[in-house]
This record gives sequence, structure tokens and C-alpha cells, in this order.
Amino acid sequence: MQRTGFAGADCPVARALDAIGDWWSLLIVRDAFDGLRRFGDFQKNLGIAKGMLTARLRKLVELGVLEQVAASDGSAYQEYVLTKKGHALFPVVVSLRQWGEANLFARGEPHSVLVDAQGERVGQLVLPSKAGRPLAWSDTKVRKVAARKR
Amino acid sequence: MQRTGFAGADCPVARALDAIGDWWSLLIVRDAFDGLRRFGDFQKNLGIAKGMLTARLRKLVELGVLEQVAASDGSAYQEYVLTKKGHALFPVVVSLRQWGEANLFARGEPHSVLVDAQGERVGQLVLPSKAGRPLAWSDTKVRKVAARKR
DNA sequence: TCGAACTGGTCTTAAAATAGGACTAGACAG
DNA sequence: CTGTCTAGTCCTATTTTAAGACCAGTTCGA
Repeated sequence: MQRTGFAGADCPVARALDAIGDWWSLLIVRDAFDGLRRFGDFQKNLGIAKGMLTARLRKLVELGVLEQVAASDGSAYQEYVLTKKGHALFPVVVSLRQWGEANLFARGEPHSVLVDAQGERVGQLVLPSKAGRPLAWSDTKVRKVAARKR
Repeated sequence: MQRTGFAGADCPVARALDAIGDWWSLLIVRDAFDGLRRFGDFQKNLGIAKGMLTARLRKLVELGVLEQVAASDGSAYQEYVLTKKGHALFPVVVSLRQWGEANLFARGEPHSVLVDAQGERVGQLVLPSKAGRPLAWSDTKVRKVAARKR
């Protein structure tokens, strides 16, 4: 059966997952943040089937997360680069990274880490209140809109 | 073919997506943050097939994101609640929400919003450097470990 | 300048995942 | 005791995925 979609949901989380919540899209975006640009680079680095990659890249371009530009090396080929909307996914990738680091590796198990320009490990993502005070989950709640179709 | 997995990857993003990067898991987690606890509540709210929900809940329990506890209303049934590891997914859900809010709704289109205890809308997630200065994507890079299998 | 190899795909196929619904055992309410 | 609710299991049709064969245009090396 066709996979259920959430494109019309009121909840931004549902819409976001509908757009980029499949098995590959965020890994492609992660690789794009890592500097990968070419079809073949993504394909080799991810080990993804070419047909899948074609479909995913096309969807990400349609969504406006990636755009195709002429290759930077002067060849006749094209490259895929993050748009502004794509760059806005940075916190999503970082939050997944930080959760993974803290919860999916054994103590001492090596993994890649995110560092700043000085090579220092970055801190944890912080959710500030309007006044700038850090908020935990229990300090927040979701204000729903009047129910529509869902 | 069997869906490609990333359980052994060096990259925490890949492992995180392997664990919770399917179409339903994060929506279940979102609903759990929203206070849903019972099988039937998740099923009704998400419109998910029961077989899917059974499989996803089981996987989330195995992962240690959810745990089953005796129902809080004194009945003989069970409930699913977030563990500490599950609560740690809060920034992931929030980052998806904020990206969705900013990029997937037309201007003026209504959507649910995250507010603090005073009902004020929360700010954007911030990634601080070790010293506490906010970092953008371009201020960071990924330090890889010595290449293994992938 | 010619052929070989590279790039960026398309197409086909088999296996696996999903949606949807029928069915069921035990709990609960009247 | 009986009907309904809960939390599932199981089955089937359809879609998605992985994997690889194949292909046209581009670039490279001699």
C-alpha cells in the first residue's frame, strides 16, 4: 500500500518527517553538510542504489533543500548543493548526532565528532525561552490549533 | 531487498537514523511527549495500522526509548512511557518542528506551536561552542575517526 | 584523434515493508 | 452473563527498496 503521508498535517513535526523523514534524505543532507556535491560521491559514500539516489535527489531538489548547479571544476557535469532551506536543517542533523553520540555508542567506542573552528568539541543544543533561559521538555507544551482533518 | 542498515556506522547521525529514522518512530515519540501512553491512543491519533504500531512500539521498547509500565488508571492494561533515553530525543523533535514551521507552512497557515510554561513561544535551538558562543554551520566541522568498514 | 574509462543516470527484478482489514483472547461495565 | 473495549495477531494486495545490468554523453591518456 502507499506509504501514509502527512503533508497536510497541522503539526510541523509531521510535515517535516513527511518531507525528509525517509531512510536516505537526511543522510544525503548530512553528506552535503560534509562537503559532498556530486552524484557519484553520494552514491559511493552512502552505498545507496543509484535509482534510489536519483529519486531522493530529485525530491530534495523539488523540496528546495538542494539545488543543482554547474560543477565547480569546470567540467560539463552538475553538482548538488544545499540551499538556504537545506542549511536550515543543520540543527536537525546536529540533534540526531548528539542523541546518537550519547545513546548509541558503547563507552570508549570511536565515532566522528563535531568541532568548532578551533577544533574544540561543541556543546549540547539548547532550547531558550523568549527571555533566553534554557528550557527542558517539562517546561514546555504544545499549543494546538483548532482541529482540522489532521 | 532488506532495507540497508547503519547500526555499525562510525557516524552518530547514521546510527541515530538507523534506530529511529523510519516513518513512524519519531511520530510515536512526538505523541509520547504530548502525553499519549496507550496503544489505542497512538493508533487512533496516528491512523497507523495496528501491526505497524505493534512492531514499532516493540522496537522502541527494545531500544530503550520507551518502556511498558502498568496503566496509571488502575486497569490491568499496560502503558508506554518515555525513558530517559526517550526524553533525550526532545531536541530532535524540536529541531524538526522548528524546521517544519519555518519551511513547510505558507505564511499565515495555522499550525501547532511549542510554548513555555507561561504560554510564550520558545526561541530557536542554539548550538553553543564550549565557551558558550552560538555556532553556525560554517563555524563547525566533523572530525572523523580512522576509517573502518563504514 | 581514438578508444577506454568515468559520470550520471534508466530499467528490470526479487525481496521486504506497508496499509488495511478480518479476527481474537482477555478485561471490563452494566 | 453479555456486549463492548483493548491490545493485539494474522493475512493479503500493493508499494518501496536493493542490487545490478545497461546506456548515452564526457573526459582522459597515448
